[in-house]
Amino acid sequence: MTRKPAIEDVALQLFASEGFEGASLGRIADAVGIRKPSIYAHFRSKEDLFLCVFKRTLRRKQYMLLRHILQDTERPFEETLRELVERLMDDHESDAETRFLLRMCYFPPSALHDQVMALVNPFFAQAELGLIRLLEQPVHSERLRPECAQEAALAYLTVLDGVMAEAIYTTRAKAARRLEAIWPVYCRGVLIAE
Amino acid sequence: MTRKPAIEDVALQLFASEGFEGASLGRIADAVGIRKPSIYAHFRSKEDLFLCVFKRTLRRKQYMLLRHILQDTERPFEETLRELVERLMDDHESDAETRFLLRMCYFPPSALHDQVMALVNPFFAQAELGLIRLLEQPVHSERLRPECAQEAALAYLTVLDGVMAEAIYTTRAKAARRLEAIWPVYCRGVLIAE
DNA sequence: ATCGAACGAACTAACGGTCGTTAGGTTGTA
DNA sequence: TACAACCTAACGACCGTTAGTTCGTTCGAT
Repeated sequence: MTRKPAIEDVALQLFASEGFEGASLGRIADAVGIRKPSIYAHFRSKEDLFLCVFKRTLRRKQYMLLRHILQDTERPFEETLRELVERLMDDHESDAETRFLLRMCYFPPSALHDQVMALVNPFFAQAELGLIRLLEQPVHSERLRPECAQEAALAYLTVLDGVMAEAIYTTRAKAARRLEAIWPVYCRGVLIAE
Repeated sequence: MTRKPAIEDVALQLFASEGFEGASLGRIADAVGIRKPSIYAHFRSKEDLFLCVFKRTLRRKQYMLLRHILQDTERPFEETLRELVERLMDDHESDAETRFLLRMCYFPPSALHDQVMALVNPFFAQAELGLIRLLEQPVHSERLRPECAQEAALAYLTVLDGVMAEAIYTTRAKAARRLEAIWPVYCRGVLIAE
């Protein structure tokens, strides 16, 4: 019965709340209930542990994102997109995985900056492409202002990050206020006026 | 000839690029050109050094922000607000102060979380109030959709953070793309249709 | 003569990491 | 069925390094 998954889970939590440099292997081991050298039975180094956790998290989130976006393409896209923001706000509050991912995308450990960005860039590119694919569906693009699918996708990502920013530095409740304020603005801005 | 300002400047830069835990007093001292114990002639501890730098930065940014927002209230507010985003993108690229402030608002050193937030919250509240005060000027509010100054202010802050998010994790150029995409959306969303 | 900035030396604690060993389960062979 | 061989997770002890911090002293300007 290996403690490997437990190590990854605990590392994720501590990396999310203390950062890479702030989370020591000793405290990770303590929280798992093992001794520090035992970690090296499963990971070659602290950096290796970090990258394993990071890749796993990226994989899961990518799957979740694309599934959410492309799962019901008939539904009005505003509903799908707004629900996605709300879901990410919930996730940010309840699971450390989202907090970890956001933190490390913003401020990766500086020694691993290039490696992390080489993973993150395709992730963001995929998300943007998925959004554009959704908005270019005829059902939706005929409701959008002309030639505007890519702009609407970019604008949405901006809204998403802006709301999540508030979730990071204050609370879910205040982030929800931001969403209430900007969502009608976003919709009026990208939809054809009736 | 005291090295105190130099220490603060270097600490700012290293805190901005490596984080609080990632920046050591030894490397700060090296970059200043002094020895590590000399820092203690000016600051009681690493945390004290951090808080001094943080307060100074907050003070300066607050002054800059309010000045920018309320300096020419006759000018169309879209111009003022868009220029502010562009200015912050420039600052983020060129001066470490903006990078430091953003990083530490998002992810303060966990031991100092409460102290930092007690400083940051009034800062954000002031910024929001300044924006509302601008938008409630009759010249502007008559062009806004009715009863919408506060929403327009909140939405603007969301846009701002969303654009800055891209500046943080990629580049100024990609952040500018976001601004291009969202700015017409924002304006259409808050202004009365003509 | 005084005062503060800066220093060398040194402290304790903690860091990431290595090594040789142990305990428990699985497998190979007879 | 028996038992040795093997594997692997976990461990205690410990390595060299660096962290933040303290202390007593020096040095230059007032």
